Amino acid sequence: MRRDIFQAIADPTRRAIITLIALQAMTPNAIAENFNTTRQSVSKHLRILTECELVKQEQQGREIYYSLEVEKIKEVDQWVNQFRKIWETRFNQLDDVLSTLKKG
Amino acid sequence: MRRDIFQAIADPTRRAIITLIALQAMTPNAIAENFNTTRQSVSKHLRILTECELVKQEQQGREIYYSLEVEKIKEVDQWVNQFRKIWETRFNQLDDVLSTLKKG
DNA sequence: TACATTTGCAACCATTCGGTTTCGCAAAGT
DNA sequence: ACTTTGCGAAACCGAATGGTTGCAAATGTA
Repeated sequence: MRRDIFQAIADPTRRAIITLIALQAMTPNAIAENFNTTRQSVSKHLRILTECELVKQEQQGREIYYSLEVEKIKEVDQWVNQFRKIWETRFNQLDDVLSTLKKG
Repeated sequence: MRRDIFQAIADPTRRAIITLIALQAMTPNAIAENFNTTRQSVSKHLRILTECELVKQEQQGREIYYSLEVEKIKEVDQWVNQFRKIWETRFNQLDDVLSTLKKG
């Protein structure tokens, strides 16, 4: 069962979880309270997020705090980057057209 | 059947298609030749990509050329952006630690 | 010790997904 | 007129997905 980050962020609940724990670590119960679903369901999502290293866990007594491995999201950024060049080039071309119109 | 861009880019074949047609429009047959799959399968992927407006089509005779709507990828960039702030902040904090060590 | 809380995990289920096969239609070639 | 080519859509299939339920393990508390 190969997990990759793109599959992980495909699910809207998982994206919401990521946003939720981006700033502070939270327990599965606390996370589940923010959604219209069960703790077990959240637990499954956390497992997937952990498998692809988007999330790390820290045990404290009987509670487990989950937090975001924010650096991992850079992988998505890098993928987007190859297209950024394209849309910036097109913008520059538009810019050229506009300045040509201005001069003409 | 609600399509969103995150679900669209979750599939590796679809990401490959996106990269393939990023620079030049291609027909389904031409795209399929680049993969280990059938034209019909590619056609299904193209349908999904079109549904969420990642791809546009242009009919030329009996051929249909598909090309990337590169601006749409900005939506992913915007999602990543909320986390970019976090990892840049952490980098600055690390920077502070390093400069403090240097001074000390 | 006895009991409650927090959690992960396995089993199960309905739905969705990705792929193949088949079909029908329209455009182009002979 | 007939065949070939390029295409989308529908039917079908095995696998994966997301969710629920039930249970066991570990920790904290009376």
